[in-house]
Amino acid sequence: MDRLIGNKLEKQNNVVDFDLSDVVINKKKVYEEIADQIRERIINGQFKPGDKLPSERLLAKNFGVSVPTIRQALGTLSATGYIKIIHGSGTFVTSYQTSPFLDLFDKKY
Amino acid sequence: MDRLIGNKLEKQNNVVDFDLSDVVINKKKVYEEIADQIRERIINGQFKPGDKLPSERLLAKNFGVSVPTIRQALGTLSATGYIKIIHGSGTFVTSYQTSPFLDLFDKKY
Amino acid sequence: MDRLIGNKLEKQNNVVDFDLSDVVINKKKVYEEIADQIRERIINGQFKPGDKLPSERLLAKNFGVSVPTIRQALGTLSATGYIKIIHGSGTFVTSYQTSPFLDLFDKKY
Amino acid sequence: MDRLIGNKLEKQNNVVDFDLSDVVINKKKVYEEIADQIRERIINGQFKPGDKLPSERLLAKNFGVSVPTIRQALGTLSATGYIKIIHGSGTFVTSYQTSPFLDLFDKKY
DNA sequence: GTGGTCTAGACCACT
DNA sequence: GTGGTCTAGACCACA
Repeated sequence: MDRLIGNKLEKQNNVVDFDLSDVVINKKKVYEEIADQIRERIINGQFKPGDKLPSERLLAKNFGVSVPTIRQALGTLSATGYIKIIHGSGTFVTSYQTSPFLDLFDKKY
Repeated sequence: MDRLIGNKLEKQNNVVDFDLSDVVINKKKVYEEIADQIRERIINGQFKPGDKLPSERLLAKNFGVSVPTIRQALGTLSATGYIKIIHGSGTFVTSYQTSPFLDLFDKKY
Repeated sequence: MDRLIGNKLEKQNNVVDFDLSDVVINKKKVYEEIADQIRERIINGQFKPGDKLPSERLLAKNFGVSVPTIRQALGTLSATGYIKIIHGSGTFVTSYQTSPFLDLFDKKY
Repeated sequence: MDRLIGNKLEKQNNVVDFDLSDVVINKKKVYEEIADQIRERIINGQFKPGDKLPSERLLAKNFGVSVPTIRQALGTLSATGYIKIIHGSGTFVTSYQTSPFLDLFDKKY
């Protein structure tokens, strides 16, 4: 949908070798970027507790990445309690009642 | 700034480092030599636009150098627009239509 | 034992279940029909030994059935030696040399 | 080396549907099987504390599986403290001193 | 030349 | 028709 993974090709920069200390900082893995975006939509309320997320295949297509990359992103969201993955059914936004300690893991919440 | 670029690349020299004074001039760095050879094949048409290059590992093996050296060669070809490197997929020869200004960057041609 | 196999496969019937008595006889199950069609193409030579079959998803789409139905059809072809299913790679037509006893298992041919 | 993953093609068995309660039991994922084998060698002393394991690529080749599958196996061994993975260096057997509580995680030890 | 991440797409298992 | 696992092999980043 959004295709916001703009930093994909930026890694090509084999720039000069002085003072890169302030350049490297916002290097983010693709799956982290995607996890952030999905988490943000959950927090924004675009994805509400109990909602079913799009399928992994559709997410992969919309984000322009492969299925395993989506799975890695969903895996972190699952591990931090934002979503619940149910085999054969789908991926659902966790209701707050069942995971009241989200902010212990992620300060953005 | 230029010197620092030079420092970065010095690690390639696992050759003599005595009495460089009169040798250095027309000595070509290994990765430049390799970049030249690949570029030449693109210009010759041995590698055509859209073609997929051999993998970095295979190139490294065939040229008898390490993968990072190959990456440096491919990096310059990428920066000058001859090839397009796509993470997870491969390295592809750029079609001329999409990079009409090749020679603006690379003074050798 | 035979009846139990039959029970397993009944889920395919999302068709009429009234007055089956005189229909059931020459009614072919969907997955058998599909297996027949694929087998026929193997025998005709449209699919040659070593060929890779279309993916389960694509077959499902083309035959207008679900993936599990296709899997059932492929399963019988695999059991009777016509094809070899390799996880993560694909489904391949068996070469006759390696399965010389095909018709011992499948009485239809 | 040993190519002991014998159960690879066994999954093809779409056997009859009666009383599978005692059949399904020893279904094991490929990466778990491999993790078990490596762990066993560590316990046996074939791989000693401080030893460097073969590279992921070599393990993949020797076990006849893909690199990500090996990585999954090594990931569980790393999580349970048997090995330590060092980026750019290799994978090493953990010395007992640094992980004295191995058996809390795995009863086989 | 290692481990790390990603692509693309297959078959498997659950519902 | 979903999520789960796997293949095969690419480029990336560290040492």
